[in-house]
Amino acid sequence: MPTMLDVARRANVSLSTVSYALNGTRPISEKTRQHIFAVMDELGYRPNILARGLASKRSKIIALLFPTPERGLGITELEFVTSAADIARDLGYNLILWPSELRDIGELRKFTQQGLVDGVILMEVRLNDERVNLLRRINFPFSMIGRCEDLTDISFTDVDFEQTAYDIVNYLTKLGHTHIGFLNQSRSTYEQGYGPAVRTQAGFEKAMQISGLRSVTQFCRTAPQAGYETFNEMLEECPDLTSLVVMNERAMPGIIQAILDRGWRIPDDFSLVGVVSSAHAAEMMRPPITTMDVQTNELGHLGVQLLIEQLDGQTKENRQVLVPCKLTVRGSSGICRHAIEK
Amino acid sequence: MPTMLDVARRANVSLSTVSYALNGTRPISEKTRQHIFAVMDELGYRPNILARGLASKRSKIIALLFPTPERGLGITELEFVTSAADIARDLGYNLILWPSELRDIGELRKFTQQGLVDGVILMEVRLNDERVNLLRRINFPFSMIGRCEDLTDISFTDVDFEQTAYDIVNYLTKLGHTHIGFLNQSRSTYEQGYGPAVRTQAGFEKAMQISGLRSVTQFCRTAPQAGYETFNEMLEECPDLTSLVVMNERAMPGIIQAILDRGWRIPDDFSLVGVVSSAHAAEMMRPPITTMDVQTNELGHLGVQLLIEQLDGQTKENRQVLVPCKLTVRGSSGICRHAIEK
DNA sequence: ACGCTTCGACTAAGCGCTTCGATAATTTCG
DNA sequence: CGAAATTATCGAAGCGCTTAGTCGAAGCGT
Repeated sequence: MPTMLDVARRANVSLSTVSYALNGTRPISEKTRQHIFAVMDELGYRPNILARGLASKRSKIIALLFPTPERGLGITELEFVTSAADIARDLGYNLILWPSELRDIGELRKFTQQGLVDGVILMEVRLNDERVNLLRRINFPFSMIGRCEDLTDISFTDVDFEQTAYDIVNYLTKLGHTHIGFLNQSRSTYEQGYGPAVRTQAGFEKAMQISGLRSVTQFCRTAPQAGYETFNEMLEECPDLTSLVVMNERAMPGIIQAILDRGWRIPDDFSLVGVVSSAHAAEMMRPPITTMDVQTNELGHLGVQLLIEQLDGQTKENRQVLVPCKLTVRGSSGICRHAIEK
Repeated sequence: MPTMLDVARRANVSLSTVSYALNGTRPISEKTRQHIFAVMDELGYRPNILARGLASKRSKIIALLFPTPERGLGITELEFVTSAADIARDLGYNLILWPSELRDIGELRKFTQQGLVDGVILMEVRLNDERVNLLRRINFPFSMIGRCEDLTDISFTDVDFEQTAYDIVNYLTKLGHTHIGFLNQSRSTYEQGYGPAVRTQAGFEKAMQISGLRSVTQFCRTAPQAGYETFNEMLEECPDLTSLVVMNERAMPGIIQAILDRGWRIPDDFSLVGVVSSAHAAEMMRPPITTMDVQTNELGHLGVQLLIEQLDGQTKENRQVLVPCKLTVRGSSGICRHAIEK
């Protein structure tokens, strides 16, 4: 494998000239630059990333910290990962995947001090996240997909849960629904301060209140059977429900079953919509579920971009970007039958 | 950030002694070793990975090459990725995710020559895969999850499709089924030589033949609607079918719909099983689908292990490990009604 | 007490690159 | 036309670590 020195000798220039030509750190006359590049690919030269990293203290490697959430990994997570890896590569960075338990701060500290990565991206951020505290304290560059409580001086991107909740309530009320339920994730997830669960519910309640409607919400474990049971509980509590906003993908099959078991049809008798979910799962259901899809690619890209902006940019400013979910109407939502009957 | 030299000075030993103590490359007396380690964590020393990599020519980084398949990424792929990252970390390696188009061999060559990674793991291997040819030619360490045609001198792990097909046919015939269909992935996937599609079908046909049964197979695009249509075509072709082996997760909802639309019940009137699929999707269906699950964790682990064996092991021998899918009976399969009627 | 091996630790030469200070070559201008 | 101001290029000192090659000090038998 040829080194920079080989290139330099063959091109009759000094080692440093080759380096400057390669990185544009200092001006090099067009002529010698051309010549150097010609020699480079004549020799099939490839800069050694490790050496560059060691000398420059910038490895051009970033890591995606990626805890295994209680809920299990879904397509959404996968899409974050792939879109992040994609964009990182396009921006000249390598992406390391670092599976990390949330609690194990020691591991994280160790990892950041090895000089391998220039910065990290956090996923599955808790409202009060130890990792954030650590990274802040040791002043290590990072960005987040998701957000914690104290957001000063942090770059992050996240789903705009409030807007999403508002949009979906708006969509359903336009269809004539006035009794709308909200089925959240599990109580324990909520109580651990898992942002999406907390914020979407808050957003929903607020949106309902603005519309002058009473909101019915319920927690539900992430399993089909739990969906079945929780749905029936909700209908007992509020028999007038004509629609349900679900932010619990895994519970969906059970919910559908519960509706059908009552002899109701979807969407004629009952409307079902998913929020903060993935198109993929929605299309696997019968009927396909109307959803507010997470813009995973956009979030993945932003997560990486925001980090790299800090790393490469001279400006030390940080950005915070919220991305609302996008409504995709499929077969599970329609005009409220009560509205028609009138 | 303290360096090795800092440790050496503070411990009153030479730089190299610290290095030897750390890697065990040469014997160091227990006493000084202890002392050195004490000093290390007094100082909070962390070896710099880049420097180690540069000097030793072993970065302890491996990459997972991870093309975006036509079928789209599924939970299965995600589980490969996460289990690979997990085990790599446990074995002292870092895992880089490298999204690579299959065709772009130039990118791969470039990537391998940057000295960043010690070896790569290939996923989604084609029967005749350019990447394999390249890596072989430049003699770059790699292992595969999946397999190509020429397997000499290659370490790989893969699903044991033949065994899986045999097992599922065995399971269904034990339940009394004699007319069993096989619904494959798309024709184009098959014709591109996508291993799972080719081998499972071959295995199925062979297993059926051994049982003295006629096999009915059909390709199907990976979409619910296609599943609906293809199922009906198959029943037209062979109205006696009482069971179907499906290796096309995305088509499943359509298939279920088609069965229900005939007024049939699952599994009383018709048995449905998935092969080479994930538990996750199966449990999202109503009824939950009996499947032969891919042992994703095991495959992910093996992929990494096989590579690291080559890297760390003195022995240059390579291993080839097939892992059969595991049968999980859920609600979609049962005794053949014709068998009962008799 | 002598040479012999063994063990533990040291010195020094890189690994392939970046980067700073300095020199050489070129242009600018009074 | 020579001094000052610009370039373009060079030389060399690292970055933090690994890894020969060495050498002193024990430990051994005779």
